[in-house]
Amino acid sequence: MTQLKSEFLNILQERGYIHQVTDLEALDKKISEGPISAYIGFDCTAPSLHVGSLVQIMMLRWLQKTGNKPIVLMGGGTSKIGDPSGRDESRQLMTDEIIQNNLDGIFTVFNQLLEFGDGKTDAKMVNNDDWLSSLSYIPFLREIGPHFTINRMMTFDSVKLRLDREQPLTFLEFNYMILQAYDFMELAKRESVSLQMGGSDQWGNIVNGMELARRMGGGQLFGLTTPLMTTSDGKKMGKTANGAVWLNEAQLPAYDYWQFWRNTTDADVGRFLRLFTELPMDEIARLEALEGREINDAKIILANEATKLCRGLDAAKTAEATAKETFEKGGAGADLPTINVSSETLNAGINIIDLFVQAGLGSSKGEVRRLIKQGGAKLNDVKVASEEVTVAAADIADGQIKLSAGKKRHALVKPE
RNA sequence: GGAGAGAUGGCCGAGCGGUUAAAGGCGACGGAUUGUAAAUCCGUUCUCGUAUGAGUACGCAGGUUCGAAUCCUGCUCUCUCCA
Repeated sequence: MTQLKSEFLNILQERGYIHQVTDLEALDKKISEGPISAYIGFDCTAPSLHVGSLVQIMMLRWLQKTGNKPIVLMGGGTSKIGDPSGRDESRQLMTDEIIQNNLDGIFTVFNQLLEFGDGKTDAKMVNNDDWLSSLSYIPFLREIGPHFTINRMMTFDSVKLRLDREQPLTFLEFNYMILQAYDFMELAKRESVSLQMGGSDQWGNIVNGMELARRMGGGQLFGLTTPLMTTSDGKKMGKTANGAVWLNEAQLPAYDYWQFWRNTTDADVGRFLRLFTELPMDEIARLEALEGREINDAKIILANEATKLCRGLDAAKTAEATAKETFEKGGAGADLPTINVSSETLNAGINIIDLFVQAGLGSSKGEVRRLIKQGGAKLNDVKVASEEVTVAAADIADGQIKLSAGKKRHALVKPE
């Protein structure tokens, strides 16, 4: 590996954030000569980002920590188009209201993870809708169009893969990369940005932006991508029992977020500690070396640190305490998913199957029946013997009823 | 504009008049094992019902037939080749 001068790139390199860089040495030189501004673009396709984007966000944190200025580009404009990268099908077009709503949701995460403001190294959020929406078609084509050849565009993975798979690629989506390239150039002008970072699937888009800027006399820009985040068993990272691992509390409670990290595969612990926590490297080396059941300690630290960053210290502590109570003592931690049931209902008695469905431990009655039949359903840690069990006020212990589906999914029922 | 091919359960993919709630795989879930890991093994996998069962389901709308995912007609969408 090349010996780097800048603190920022050194950290990125030793922690494993770098997949590809356009010109590592020149970039290193530039950063070590003085602070730079760098940006990452985020689509507003959902009300929250998920762990897949966390690697990128962590880079912005390091950027800020090392004295540079992070720019968060929200794709308010490009989300009206939809990025075809890595997709077999077109995205559903979204209305302006949905996009705005998503943008607001996503921003809460950045607000948690970065310092925003007007200072030199304060993060800044920009929205490409501000300049893309007002573009006029003909002038835009005349200005930008000559710098792109269809021949070249066809060679980019985002386009090529779709064509190779004989999946349709609309003209609308085909334009996405041009707009993203335009963004890079625009940000270089507006915010003196010199580096764009992103996931490895963004390489083509980033390179396009650099070339456009160069051809239009904008000077040298840089691009850097992170590796595709997969777990060591080859799956795409970021799935839990309930779907994607969202960064927002509203989409995924802190306890589940903590559990996601706690359940990391042994082989991924070191890598994840480097990428998703800010623990010093020697500490990580120590944790990573743990073997057998001891590596569980490293996983707990990983979960604590990751949850702390994203959800705050209190959330991390509560989640840890809940996990400890639930798994180590076999009890019921306070942070478990909870539903409220009226006292009248409980006094009258409620069927066990209905209660499980209400508690979210099964998506249909049939599923809960199966669960009971297979011996995976528990009421206050006692196996539910039959589908006809009725839960009533008498089952309340310590002011609550504990339901379990399998060993890992638990929920609390509280009377109200 | 012309000629072909196709659309099946969360996904991939068989089926091509009845024995098909639809093979097989993946995924997911439960159990065993264990360390809230991985790997492995066993089981489950549309909805409702205690159950005999009923209701939905093979792109959409009709039709033929005792009976259709399977045959016919129209429509929608996609792909390939030709102009």
